[in-house]
Amino acid sequence: MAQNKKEEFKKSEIELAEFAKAISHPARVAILKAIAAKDMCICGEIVDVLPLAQSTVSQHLKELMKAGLIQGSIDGTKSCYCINWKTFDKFASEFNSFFNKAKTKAESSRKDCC
Amino acid sequence: MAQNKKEEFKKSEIELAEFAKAISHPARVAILKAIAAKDMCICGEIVDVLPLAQSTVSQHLKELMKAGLIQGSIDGTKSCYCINWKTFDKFASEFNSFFNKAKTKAESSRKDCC
DNA sequence: GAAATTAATCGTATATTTACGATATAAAAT
DNA sequence: ATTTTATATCGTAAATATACGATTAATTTC
Repeated sequence: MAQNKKEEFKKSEIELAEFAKAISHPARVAILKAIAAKDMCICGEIVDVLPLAQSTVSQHLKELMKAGLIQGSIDGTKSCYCINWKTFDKFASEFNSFFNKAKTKAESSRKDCC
Repeated sequence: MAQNKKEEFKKSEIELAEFAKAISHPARVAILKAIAAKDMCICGEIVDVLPLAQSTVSQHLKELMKAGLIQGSIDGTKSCYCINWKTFDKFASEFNSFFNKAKTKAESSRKDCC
């Protein structure tokens, strides 16, 4: 049981879900906000503003990296992150087109059933 | 360990994360798509188009209900779902304002560090 | 070169999610 | 009234996510 069925869905559905998953934890939303606020890469400063242990923050950063939402570079002993606007934009527009498509489709045949 | 720290974040961060979580599984994206495509409430038809057991689909529908993204009504033995555009819109605009705010803030002080 | 700093990774405990079959419930059809 | 149909709920197994402390690795600073 609990076998993974995720791969049986459409690519676009999987991608949208993965993007959503990347921002489905308040810590990761907060991290993105913090990085965007200073724009340029902050590093251990993120740990200071979050109510989480350093190792936990590192784990969340790794997930954001995996999703391609942030980029990192090493500067001495410090690590430096910034938003990857390319994928950020890509997902934002995919997200919007999903919503808008759904909405216009629905509006053309609205039946107010529920 | 693994105690829940989610409540220690800002309300807006928690809400955005919860919304993202609701659509963080391809099955739920597919369900929303399916409902929106016909606009009006379909029901067991959703089970037919998904590669999941009836009970699993029911569980995903319950989550979308909990998040307020869909509404349901009972019609005989059948169950009928449709998109709740009110919360749908609310979240879409919250999502966009998050992205846009982040982006304009960043652009004003871009340093291209990574 | 030793000590301190910074951040990633490892190991691990716990919590949550995902998935299913079985069962329950309730209306419709026979 | 019984059977069928449609869907929700329960119980449960397995997978994943979350969180932390301890450790490692790599630079700086002393």
